Amino acid sequence: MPPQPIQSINGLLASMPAAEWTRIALHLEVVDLPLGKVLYESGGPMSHVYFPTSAIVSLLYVMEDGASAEIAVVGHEGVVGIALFMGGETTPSRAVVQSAGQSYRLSAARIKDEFNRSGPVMHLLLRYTQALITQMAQTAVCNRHHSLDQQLCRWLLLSLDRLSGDELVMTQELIANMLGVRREGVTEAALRLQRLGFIRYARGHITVLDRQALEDRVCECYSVVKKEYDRLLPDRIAA
Amino acid sequence: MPPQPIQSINGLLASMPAAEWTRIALHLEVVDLPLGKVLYESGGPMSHVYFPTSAIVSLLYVMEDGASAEIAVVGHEGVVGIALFMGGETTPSRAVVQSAGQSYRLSAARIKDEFNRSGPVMHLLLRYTQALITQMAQTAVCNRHHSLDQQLCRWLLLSLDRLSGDELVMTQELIANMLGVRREGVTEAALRLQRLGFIRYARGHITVLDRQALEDRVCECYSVVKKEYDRLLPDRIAA
DNA sequence: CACCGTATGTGCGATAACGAACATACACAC
DNA sequence: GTGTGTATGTTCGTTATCGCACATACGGTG
Repeated sequence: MPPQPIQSINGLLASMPAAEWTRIALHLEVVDLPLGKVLYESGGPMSHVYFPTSAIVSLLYVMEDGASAEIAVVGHEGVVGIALFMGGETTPSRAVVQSAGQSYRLSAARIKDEFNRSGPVMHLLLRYTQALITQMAQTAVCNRHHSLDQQLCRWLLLSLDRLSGDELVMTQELIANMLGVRREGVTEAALRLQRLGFIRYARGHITVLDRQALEDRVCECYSVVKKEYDRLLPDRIAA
Repeated sequence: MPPQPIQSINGLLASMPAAEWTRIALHLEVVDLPLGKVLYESGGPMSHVYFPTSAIVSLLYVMEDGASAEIAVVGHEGVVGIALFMGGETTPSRAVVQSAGQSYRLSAARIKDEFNRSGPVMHLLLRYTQALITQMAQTAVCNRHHSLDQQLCRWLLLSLDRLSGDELVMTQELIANMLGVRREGVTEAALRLQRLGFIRYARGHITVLDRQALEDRVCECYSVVKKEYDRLLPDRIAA
């Protein structure tokens, strides 16, 4: 049976039937993921998959000139390292810890073995992968059509959904790297949100004061992604 | 054994082992896909998967205000309708025929049955899905960082890789819809390419005169995607 | 050949984001 | 308390793209 404390469990692991869970649990390790830790380098080997519990991991692509853009974000609802069970072994993107915390991890061999049993675990992982695909697709759309203000709201809400509290430990510089925009642009957008009283922040700590206001301001991209996660992963621990 | 004429076969079907191919071939239908035909509506039912041979299909998201953006493009190297075997049954994106042509199709029930045998067909489809994911991710990156000129080059090259000749039947208006930009912007970018002698076009027909020049001009996004398709689908019919 | 619909070309002011330089201000170490 | 490094705020000229209006030009139909 899955362990109890809501904050310390991962939604995918929690959705596994008892038989699968007991089999898998034997091989799970708990690891601390410090801010900035690179779990996989672009095109590099992937030794484990990670099932975050309190950590958040960004998948991002780093261009030849050093500029970067976030592709998707993974928290306690998902798993980092889908290329291992999809069969590609690696991906062109990098996985970086965006918010420090803990995670379970499972060796590449174990996850492949579990996936190849073609049972409920495989189907769960595939449904999660489809949700992740939707997030990536919507990131592309949002990058094309929406303002920095709206993208910041989307990013804050997606991050908030993957955390326990209402505070993010994150500098504007890092947010700018994720969104692929200038730091000054983030400063200006964040200032607007702060003046409106929706958030409060100081030196790398952002507190969301009025989540509803952010939801009113965000583009449709956020809810498209959220609904798709809810639809595809109905059994997960509430985000 | 897979049929012969290179142009009329789909790379995924061609990569299937003989036993799988003979089983599947019985149920394949050939369909004509006219320009603009909508294979799936956002969130709508998906009755078949499509394995294009000479047609190209765009996956795009249409926003509430009617603006749109292409997420990915599928031609004779792939399959349209991955949500059927991934387990989601539907997706928030729309599938539209971008270039008229032919395609095989297989009913939803058949593809699920085949996938659930957990054999080589499943692994092939999953590797393809990972390549598609890379295309989506790179679309997000390109939308964020690259100029309209570069994106047009990327789009032309990706389309060219999925066609037999060097001519695209496509108005600038439609390209603008795919890229999620203004038609005038496409006109200006296309003019520049024409003045340089790289392409020639008139009223909905674009001929690529110097493919190498486009490759020299395109951003890295194109080759990242191309390499990933080549890596993950090595057995496919040459593009 | 004249007509008309569609495709493409052009000009213009508006805007969002950029790149760079610099100002402030907080947190922590000494 | 002072100093230092980092985070945030501000300014300004530049640029790509937008939104709109309108001009041109091709091609099929009558």
